[in-house]
Amino acid sequence: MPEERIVRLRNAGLTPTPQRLAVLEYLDDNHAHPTAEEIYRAVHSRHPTIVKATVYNTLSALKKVGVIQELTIAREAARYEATATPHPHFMCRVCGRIYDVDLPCMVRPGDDVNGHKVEAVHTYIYGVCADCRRDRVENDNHSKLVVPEARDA
Amino acid sequence: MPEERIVRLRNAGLTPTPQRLAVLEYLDDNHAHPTAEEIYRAVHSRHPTIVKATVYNTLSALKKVGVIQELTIAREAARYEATATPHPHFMCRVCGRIYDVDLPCMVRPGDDVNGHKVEAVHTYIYGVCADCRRDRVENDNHSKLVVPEARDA
DNA sequence: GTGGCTGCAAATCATTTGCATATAC
DNA sequence: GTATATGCAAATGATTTGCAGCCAC
Repeated sequence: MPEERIVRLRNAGLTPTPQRLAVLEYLDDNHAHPTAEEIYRAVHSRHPTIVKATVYNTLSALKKVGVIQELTIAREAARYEATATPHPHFMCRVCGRIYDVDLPCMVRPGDDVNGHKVEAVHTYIYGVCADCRRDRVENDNHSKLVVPEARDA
Repeated sequence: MPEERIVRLRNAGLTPTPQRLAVLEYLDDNHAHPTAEEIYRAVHSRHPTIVKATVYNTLSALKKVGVIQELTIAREAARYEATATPHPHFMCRVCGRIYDVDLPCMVRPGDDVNGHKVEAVHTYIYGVCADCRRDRVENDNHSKLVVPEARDA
């Protein structure tokens, strides 16, 4: 329902341009936490005139009004998701995938921590995801589970 | 005590060069979570031959062996701290300072979340710090506490 | 109409890399 | 002596910006 997205943008004070609607639609449907580059490629394929700077400007505008969120879970590039209930994220150092995880937070917007006023909380968990643990066992189930080269931490 | 740092690097399997010792000493003494640029400037002033690439290589090496940690709390640049007990960080969107905060974590390395193996947890809290809240009240104590331009979230 | 977008090109800025030399042990 | 790290310069890559024309309303 495009109308719903138009309303969402209008309510946020943003002109609902086709480009912004396309980016937002993509994020509504894609829960893999894409980078700006990935968003650009996907949107560009249906909307060939769009340029990367517009994607960046759009992401920045959507973020500012709280319609999407930016994750700094990886140093190389920001990741984006349509705003939902705040939740932690897990990034696999083997395959690089990012998962939403279902865990309560100890702090919430509006709280006070050590006298500081909380407005947002981002929890990033790093490790090896369920799929990659399984693969490792399947490929080599006589040796212990050993950690290979670390991508990051 | 430089000997202690030499031992720390040796135990981690790293050659204790003067450059690495200088970077590590700076991080041991500075708890403001500096960027690579800030570390470079500080170390360069006592060690004028050091070059930024060496600071980056050093930070990367120290991180890989777990002697320091890299924070991705801000998109613009990584921040570093000497490794301590894992703890959440708070970044003030008014002054940009980063504080260590004293809160328990709900997940720890070794845990399992949704089937994923946890190796590290980074919690980043954003808002307005105690100092900046106080300043705002002092400068304008007849109006409500209003949030100005958002730097980020 | 006009102010806010988009497309385009160029700039910025953090971070990385290749390579010859210097250093740690 | 030899493997490893440093210094230097150039490359990379994400993100930003300035600006002229276009689009939404």
